[in-house]
Amino acid sequence: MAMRISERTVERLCVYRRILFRLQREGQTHLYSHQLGKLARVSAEQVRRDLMAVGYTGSAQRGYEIEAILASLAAFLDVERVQNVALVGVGNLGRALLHHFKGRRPTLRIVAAFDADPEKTGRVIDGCRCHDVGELETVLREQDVHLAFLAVPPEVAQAVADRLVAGGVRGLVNFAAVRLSLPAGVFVEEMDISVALEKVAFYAGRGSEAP
Amino acid sequence: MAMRISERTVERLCVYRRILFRLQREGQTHLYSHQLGKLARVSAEQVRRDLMAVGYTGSAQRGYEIEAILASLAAFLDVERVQNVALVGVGNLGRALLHHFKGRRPTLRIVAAFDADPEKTGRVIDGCRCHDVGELETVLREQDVHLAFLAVPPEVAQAVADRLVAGGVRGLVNFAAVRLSLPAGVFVEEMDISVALEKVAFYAGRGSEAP
DNA sequence: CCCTGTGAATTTGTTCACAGCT
DNA sequence: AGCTGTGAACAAATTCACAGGG
Repeated sequence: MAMRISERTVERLCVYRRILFRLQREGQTHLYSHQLGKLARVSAEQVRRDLMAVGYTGSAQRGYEIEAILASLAAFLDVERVQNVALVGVGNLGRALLHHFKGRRPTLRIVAAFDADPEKTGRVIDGCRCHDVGELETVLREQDVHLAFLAVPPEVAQAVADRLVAGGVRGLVNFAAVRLSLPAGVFVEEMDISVALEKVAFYAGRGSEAP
Repeated sequence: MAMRISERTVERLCVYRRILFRLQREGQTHLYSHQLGKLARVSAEQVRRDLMAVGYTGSAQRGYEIEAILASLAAFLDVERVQNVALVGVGNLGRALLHHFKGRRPTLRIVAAFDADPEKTGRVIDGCRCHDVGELETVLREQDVHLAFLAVPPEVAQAVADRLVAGGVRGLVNFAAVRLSLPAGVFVEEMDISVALEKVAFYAGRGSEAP
């Protein structure tokens, strides 16, 4: 599976997958590219290109078979393999993440949380043990963790990120308001809430921009 | 100020602004494009193009003057005008947002929260009054709110979003795992945590992709 | 028909390369 | 020398437009 695939495409594929799951639960079995496009807010051509990328082919008369796309997507996105996730920073946001991932999405689950506050360490929150951040590398190794959520204050984000990488983390979602500097090969997804709001504020003013 | 400006550029400008603020607090007065680029994880050419877009011009010998860029950025991003923000959904994530924006960034502040749970309504959390979601439109009008965070369960996200728009909201940050369908002219920024993690999981596997 | 798959064209975004300045 | 500003080249992403098929 060496095909070059863009970040945007991967995002859309994840969105499609979620939509198709829902439709499947609701009993639907087939749909057309333009229908999926409408639900994902994407053009029909885009949907077709994206599905081409995962190697799935629909039929012209019945469109796409939901079960079959889901299978292709699962194979392509490698969703079967269970991947353990760590969370660093059990503040409000960290707890929101724990709560959000509790139970569901069994193949991506938060198996360990970390915080520096002794008030929090030792406890179990939403089914997840909270360790002292000092044990970071050890626990990551023990639990075979290679992914992480970083939800710590910006001042310590870089230091914690370095330790995550030292502990074997290969990809992380960064909520801290800092651009991290990490070795190539470590994938960082920025989730910058302040920037998101500023961006919305910027575009919300000006009438009808479709930027 | 009719110049077309891309979403990516606006994001980067917000990041620059934050970095420059920090440098300014630390007493630095000038920097070069490649320095800012390093801090923002962006190429020097990109920085220069972006700053060109806001109409700021540096000098070749001293580089950019931090105070002056900040002034240009403030003018361009329209940061002086105070804009009130609403929050719908006072769960874990909602509280994280309230906490995050408490006090700081005085020009973008959460002035009203909403929830359906009577346990939460009527209380003041992190300095923000929590109203019953039934009063949504009224309070938005009263408080002159045109921006919002949407942090409600996916099943109700579309309905709430429609009401936000009816109440005068022109832009929102959506944390719910649904693609919203809103009239043109309303700007939506998707903050999809599950997709972010799935994306990271996808790329974290494959060694050194720079996608 | 109305679908899918896909070359070709287009638009958008980024980097290269260098002129001009001090 | 080393910087900025920017045309030109390049790369990426998206849309157009249409062939092919039941």
